[in-house]
Amino acid sequence: MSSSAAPKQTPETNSEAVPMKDLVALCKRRGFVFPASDIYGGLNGFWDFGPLGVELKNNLRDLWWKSMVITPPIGPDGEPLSIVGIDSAIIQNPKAWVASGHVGGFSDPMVDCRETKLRYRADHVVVYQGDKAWVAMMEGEETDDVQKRLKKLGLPQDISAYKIVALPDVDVAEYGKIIGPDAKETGTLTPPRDFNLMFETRVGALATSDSLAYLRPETAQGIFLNYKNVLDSSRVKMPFGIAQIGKAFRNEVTPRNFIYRSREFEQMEMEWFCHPSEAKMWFEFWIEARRAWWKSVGVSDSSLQIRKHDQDELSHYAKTGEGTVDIEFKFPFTAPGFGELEGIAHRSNFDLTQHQEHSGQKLEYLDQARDNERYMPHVIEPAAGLTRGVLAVLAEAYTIDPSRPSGLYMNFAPHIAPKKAAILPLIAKDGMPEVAQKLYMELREHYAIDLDIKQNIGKRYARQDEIGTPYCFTIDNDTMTDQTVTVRERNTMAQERVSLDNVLPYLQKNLSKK
RNA sequence: GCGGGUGUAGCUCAAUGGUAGAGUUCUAGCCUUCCAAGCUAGCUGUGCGGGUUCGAUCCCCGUCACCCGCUCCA
Repeated sequence: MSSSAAPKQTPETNSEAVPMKDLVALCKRRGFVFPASDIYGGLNGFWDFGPLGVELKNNLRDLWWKSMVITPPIGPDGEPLSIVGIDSAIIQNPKAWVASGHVGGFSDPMVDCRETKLRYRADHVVVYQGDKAWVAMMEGEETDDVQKRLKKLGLPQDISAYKIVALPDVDVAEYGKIIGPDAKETGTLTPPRDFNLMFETRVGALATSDSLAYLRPETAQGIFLNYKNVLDSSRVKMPFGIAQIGKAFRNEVTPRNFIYRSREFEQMEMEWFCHPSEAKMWFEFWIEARRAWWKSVGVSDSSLQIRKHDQDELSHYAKTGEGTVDIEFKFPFTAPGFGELEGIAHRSNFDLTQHQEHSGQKLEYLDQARDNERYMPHVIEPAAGLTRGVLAVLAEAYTIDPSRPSGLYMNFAPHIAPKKAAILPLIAKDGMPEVAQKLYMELREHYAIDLDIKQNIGKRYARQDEIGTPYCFTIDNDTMTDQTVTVRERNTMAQERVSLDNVLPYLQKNLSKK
């Protein structure tokens, strides 16, 4: 076991230095994220987005949609890819979740050890049933380690003398004989408890067993369910993608870390359908495309890493083929480690095959470009967390700067900032508010703009720093005579003068920079 | 789910078994010609529920939420 005297990690980059506590406080203070049902004491695993949080989230969402559906990437052949969008219902026929493997496969029975206070997935535990004792071990343990443990417990080390049984196959009445995987005594394991991660609900006013339904645990299935409808209605040809953004629900055992693991969250998923022989090529294509996208919204290279899943952590739909790769972000609570931001999975033809079998509908593709070959397309799925994306962007932007009055500023990339600019009359008289109002009315047709007239200029700059507004335009006495304003850049606090006519072009120029 | 910690104003924090206070924010007004300046006034609070007590924000029990560790995370 690891030593308790492990050295403390020294913060190296900005996202590591951000104390979560301060970020959460800022989010509440300025209206990015509130606890859900705050006035009732909150609800574990649920969060609300405030006025600025929803702007930020919408910006991220819209940029994803644009990069997928409106202006999809250029493919290897130099032609733009073909991707269409859908918006499917959160509740679908429950048979869909049986086919997808979520009913049954999506609950993980857990056992707790009363002695060691440790918890295990029941299906990861095996029991060595000997004459003298039954010893529980983690599945996949090396023979050496098993023998070491048996020796320690004073038991025979000849493994062939034991019958090896998976814990879920052991009768609960016999749990009293078992020594837990890390325990010294027998009978400390609790019976397996079901953790079904899908939220159940009832369709219709009368609750009967027939009316049981589920809130979707992923948006992806809505895409597979509409695969045939999309093919029949929108003239797409292989390869092509279907994209969807929406809420998903998982009854997480332990919601943690602010909005990182919540029970209601938002996903941005795209299912890319292709010929099986091209799956590997597209898998690599999308990893690169998605990494580039995160960079384009202001997530720095040093905060990101690409990590391939080990075989034993692959989900039920990705056991074969290219597997799964995560794009991970260095969150404040994982640093110096990383946490999942997006998963890119090769789902092979698992889902369509399942739905074809369960629904009885033919879902094979007739490919006229491939000499009328019939095949079940393979699927590459870039599935990003929008909610996690917001958190990553917030953490990335949080910048401590003791030299300025606010003590910090939010360094959002200008094009994702919730407010693009603020219009500030230097003082609230001498005709300045009127000029400010006029400029505000003009600019708000194009961008989310703040108009702030109250209090002294320093306080207003400080407030804009805290909400990450990249540009402040200030109307002063000179404006009244020469029709120019100062523009103050958030990160440098540097000012320059631009003419009133040039404010909109200035914003357009700076907001289109990547 | 287990163990530990925390819960007082929007925020940061004080205090007390007997009418809860400061800074800051916020609001209004004055003032103010570029970075939370100054003056005046004002709003807002003991997470929730029970118990002990003449009286509980404080003591006790429960609960909820958040944080840390474990566990989990298709």
